[in-house]
Amino acid sequence: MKMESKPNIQDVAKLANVSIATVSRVINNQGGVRKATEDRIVKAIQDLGYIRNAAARTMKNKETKTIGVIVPDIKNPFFPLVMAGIEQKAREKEYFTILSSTNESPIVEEEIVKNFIERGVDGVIITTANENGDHLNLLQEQGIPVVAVDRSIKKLEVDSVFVDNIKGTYQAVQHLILQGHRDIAIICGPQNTKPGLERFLGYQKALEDYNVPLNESYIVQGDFSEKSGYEAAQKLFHTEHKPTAIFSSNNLMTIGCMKSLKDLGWKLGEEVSFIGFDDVDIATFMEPKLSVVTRPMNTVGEIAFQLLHDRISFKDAMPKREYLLSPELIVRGSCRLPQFHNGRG
Amino acid sequence: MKMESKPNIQDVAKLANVSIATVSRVINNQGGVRKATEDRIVKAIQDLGYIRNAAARTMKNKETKTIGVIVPDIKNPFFPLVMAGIEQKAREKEYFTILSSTNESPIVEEEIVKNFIERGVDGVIITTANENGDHLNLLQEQGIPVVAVDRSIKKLEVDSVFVDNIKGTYQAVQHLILQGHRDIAIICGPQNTKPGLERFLGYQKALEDYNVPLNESYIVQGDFSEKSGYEAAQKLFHTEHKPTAIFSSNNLMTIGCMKSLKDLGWKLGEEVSFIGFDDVDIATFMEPKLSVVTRPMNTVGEIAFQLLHDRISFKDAMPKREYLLSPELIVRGSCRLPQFHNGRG
DNA sequence: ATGAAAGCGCTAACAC
DNA sequence: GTGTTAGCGCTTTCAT
Repeated sequence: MKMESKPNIQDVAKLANVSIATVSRVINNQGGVRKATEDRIVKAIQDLGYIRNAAARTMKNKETKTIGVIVPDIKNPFFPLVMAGIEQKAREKEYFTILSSTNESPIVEEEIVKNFIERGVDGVIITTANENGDHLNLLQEQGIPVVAVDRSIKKLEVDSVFVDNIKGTYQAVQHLILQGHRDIAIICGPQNTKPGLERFLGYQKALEDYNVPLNESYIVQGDFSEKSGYEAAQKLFHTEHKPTAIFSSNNLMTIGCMKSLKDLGWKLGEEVSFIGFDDVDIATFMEPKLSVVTRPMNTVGEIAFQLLHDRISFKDAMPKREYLLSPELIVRGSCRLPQFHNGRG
Repeated sequence: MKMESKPNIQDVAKLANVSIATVSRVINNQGGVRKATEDRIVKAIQDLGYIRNAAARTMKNKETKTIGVIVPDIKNPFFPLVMAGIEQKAREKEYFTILSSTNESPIVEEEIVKNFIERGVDGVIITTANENGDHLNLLQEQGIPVVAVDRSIKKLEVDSVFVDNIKGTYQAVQHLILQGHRDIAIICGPQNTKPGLERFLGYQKALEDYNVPLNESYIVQGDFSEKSGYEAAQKLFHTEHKPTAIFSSNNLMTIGCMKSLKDLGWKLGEEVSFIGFDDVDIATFMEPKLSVVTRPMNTVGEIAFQLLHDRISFKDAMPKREYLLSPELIVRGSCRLPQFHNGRG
């Protein structure tokens, strides 16, 4: 039993007194090997502590059983949750997952893509940092299947799984309107992202449908970061007529916004109602509890992998598929009748 | 220009009218190639859209420039934060990171390890699901460097980066004692994990040093999950003499505990003081704000990679190194003078 | 400065 | 049932 370095299929073959072909057969459960032979080989594998070499197999097979996942911000809890769904399904199919975070930088994203390609990933699931998608051409050129999650990719024909942002936001804003709010502010996400834009559109549509005039000073731009949510709330607090309700376009901004309200002494649920897109840890034990629009993160991940796996398995052309999951409005205590506290009611 | 399949080094060589050896030289910046030749090759690479094949390089080089990261629960925000630190440093050194989550299952963990080995990771950073470490032998056999994070690995001699759990907890409990609390409960983590055990030890030590008797009914066992935190608080609420203060051993249990307090109507900061290990999103805009023990997650990740990289680079024996980072107690509003509300004061 | 060729560990087509 | 062998794409001596 040689001790230096890792044993390979040769070593196993030698020890079991067979050819490497036979060893390969048993390693891959291809059958057609006499029981006794197989036993000898299995024993040899055990004794040697042999482990197959993925690099070598990849060279022959042209597949790595690996999929790459690219997210813009691993610190946003949304993504680990999606990731959990992906990993779970992937493991079932014996795929492995490699995750990288771009920090919202298309440059970094392109590097990652290139690296993924070098590594021969069989497919990619991505929430891109730049929906334009020029930097993602490589993927297409290499014929690597791609699934877009949450954000679209304009220049690429890819399967995707989205959430109905417009509907989700619409329901939230509608709820506020029906409660009597008319001064409803929105903290927007970046308008060059699908979620950012669509959530704004849902807001706009709801106001329109209910003939609530759109007030420019109630529209404040954020970038999905906690910081921007904080600043947005500050800005809203200092508008001439404070809004009576706020809709926040994502979880991180919701958190920032809450911190801001607290610092400002702006009473949630009393002076200002609130609904945020995406649930947050804190939602249920704040006082009042936060109303939110939720979506099934785990399912998003599962479907994303499913779509990707289909593409990997049947390389034939297949029309592009798009899943649109429905978000759900959860009404808790943070939205109440408006108080017209700013002296206009 | 051939269109089918990916171009390889051969194709480049042909197009540039040189041998593959020369192409290899320029790809790897080894110098010793005439400028004109190099230019031709670079152009050919561009024209062909050539991308190097990691599998093939790995076969020659015996290295993948990849490190594997194994965490017990990707949904615990602690780990993405550590991960961010690892990734950042790794990218600087041109290493890639592959992340897998075990769901606290040693079985899954062993599978992952095996898979990482197949893939030839150059090193592993792990927060193991079983500190005993028998299932991690493979790593040692293969001579793959390992760095332990947060939890130790008994059977393996590995570098590690820990946080001083005892000290952190001690400070927290000490603070409560100095405020006058004597009925201090602890929601423990699993006692077979280093963080779980040490945090309990810190608690014990503080009580001892200040001559506060340890009350068995104030020690309740959790498993680091939100659910267990919730249940623990329920249990504590229903003890004969309710504790006047609670220490929670991790972030998820803190969240569960908070939900529980809310449901029970057990007034935080008034009827019961609280300090948790690890900061949580919610900490600063609850009322009162949560006091917590924090630790530098990003730094943990950075150091972990640094240690691993050293091992990978200098394969020579090197004494095992252990980093012990200091946590910090942040006192906010959730711990106050005890009220002796249960009628014993 | 450049090229020829061996070989990394494996799979699969083809022999026997 | 089992063995032989030709690559997969690359790096790296060793020639020239």
